[in-house]
Formats: sequence, C-alpha cells, structure tokens
Amino acid sequence: MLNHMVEQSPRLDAVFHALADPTRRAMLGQLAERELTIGELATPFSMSFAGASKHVRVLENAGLVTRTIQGRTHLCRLQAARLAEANAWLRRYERFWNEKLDTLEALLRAEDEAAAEKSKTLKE
Amino acid sequence: MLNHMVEQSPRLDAVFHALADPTRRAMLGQLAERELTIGELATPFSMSFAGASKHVRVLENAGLVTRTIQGRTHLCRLQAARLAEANAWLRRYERFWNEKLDTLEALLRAEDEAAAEKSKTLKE
DNA sequence: CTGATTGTCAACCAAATGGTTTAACTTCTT
DNA sequence: AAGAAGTTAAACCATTTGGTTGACAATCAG
Repeated sequence: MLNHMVEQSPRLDAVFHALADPTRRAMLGQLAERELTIGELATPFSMSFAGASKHVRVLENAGLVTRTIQGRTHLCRLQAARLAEANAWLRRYERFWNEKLDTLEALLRAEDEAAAEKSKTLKE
Repeated sequence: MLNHMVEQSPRLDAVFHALADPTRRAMLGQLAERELTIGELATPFSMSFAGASKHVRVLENAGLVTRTIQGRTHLCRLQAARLAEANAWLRRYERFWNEKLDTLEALLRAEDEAAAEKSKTLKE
C-alpha cells in the first residue's frame, strides 16, 4: 500500500534531483559505457572543468557515481543501485499505468476498506 | 545502447524535478488512493493553501496530475503516464543493477565514509 | 445580502542551483 | 627545476525553489 504519511527519504530526494538535470542524465549515459575522468565528462558539453566537477559532485552525493583518484585524474564510475531504488519507488505506481491490474486493485481496495471498518468497530 | 548525445528532454526534467521533493511525492501517494482537493492535499502537511497550490502546479506542469474544477474546489487526479516514462528511462540502466550485486556493497561502503564525514551537519 | 469556504495571484524572503572565472594544489613530463 | 595537465576551492552572479503573507475572486450557505 502507498504511504499515507509524509515520505521522508533524503536518498530519493538526492537521486531524483540529480536526474532532473539533462547534463547529469547525459553524464550517466556516458558512464554507462565506460569509466570517465572529470575532463572527459566535461568536454562533450563544452563546459568548464569546474562546472563538470560540480555535476559529478551532485551525482556522487546521490550515490549514482563513485570516484577513484588515480594520480591527478579522477575516474568516475556509474553506481546503479540508487537507480534501482528510484525504479522501485516508481513501480509502486505501476498499476496506474497498467490497465490489466485494475480489477485486482479494486478487489484489494475493497479488502482494505473491510479491514479498516473491522478495526474501527473493534476500537469502539 | 544508451545515448551518446546530450539528453534533451524537458519532460523528464520536469518529472524528475517534481519527484525530487518529499512533499510532492507524498501528495502523489495520497492521490494514488483517491482524488483530492487542494485543501485536502494541504492539510496533512500543515501547509498553507498557497503552498500546496504551488506544489500541485509543479506536479501539473510535469504531467503527473490533472485538475478538474468543480465549483470552488479543484479536484486533483493522479496521471501516471509520465511516471511510466520516467520508469522507462530508468530501465535502460537495468542491466547495471541486475548484473552486479556487489555494486550495492561498494555503494554502502562509500556511503559510510561519506556519512562519517557529514555526521556533524546531518545531526540537527 | 452577508459571510464563510476554496483557491489563485503577487510580493517577498532565504536558500539552493547551474554556471562562470580566477587562483591554488597535485601530479606528471621534460 | 620548470612547466604543463587535471582537478578543486572560492567568490560571484542570475535564476529558481519552497515557503510565507495579504489581497482578491469566485462559490456556496444562511
């Protein structure tokens, strides 16, 4: 069941925020093929090293990228676990875009309401 | 294969940005159960009507919510198609979290180090 | 008509974002 | 030792964000 309370998840905040920028999504796309340095990540976007560095920092804070310092270069590597978490969150809404499950959903909701009413009478 | 070009998708920008806020994610959770008015969306968060109205606007701009004006009340309904789009984007990376299970382990290790460094600021 | 309810709009605020530039620090090369 | 290369840090800037308040418009109830 979807959460009634305020959803408190700084991790999801950071992941979705990181994904909300097209440059960062493109960087992840690049990193899906091979590990890249900050400079290699910067050049395709005609962006300063410092700018790219900031984006990588955001991806790192979201847990989407890890960094290995090799001499003076910083090798960045994709970490997909957090993408899986975001995917898991989204899939909770899958029934809303999958019509096949509509009847099952209605059935489960009826059961939930019955259970809620039962607990209410027990409380009185 | 994942895209080499700069990913240009204002829709994904808007969807991921909308999902990056915990209040908005919670609002979607509420709307997954039934349609709600602006006021009904505002009260659980002890937030002003205007504040909730702004969040709903963001969700609307992202295509995640549609609104039906009934008299003086605005009924909001979840629209899941854009969530499906975001899900589709994430699934392009599915092989990265299916192939390697130790990715999570590496991530947790990196996270522990980051947490140790940030524990001061995280403690309110 | 008189109020109360529902919601938007505009103005404002502090904080964060995405970007730059300049300076500095390492590390590698010669 | 000198200099080039890779990266970060700091300062700065314009814009956006998430939130508030107060005024206003529309609708409903008496």
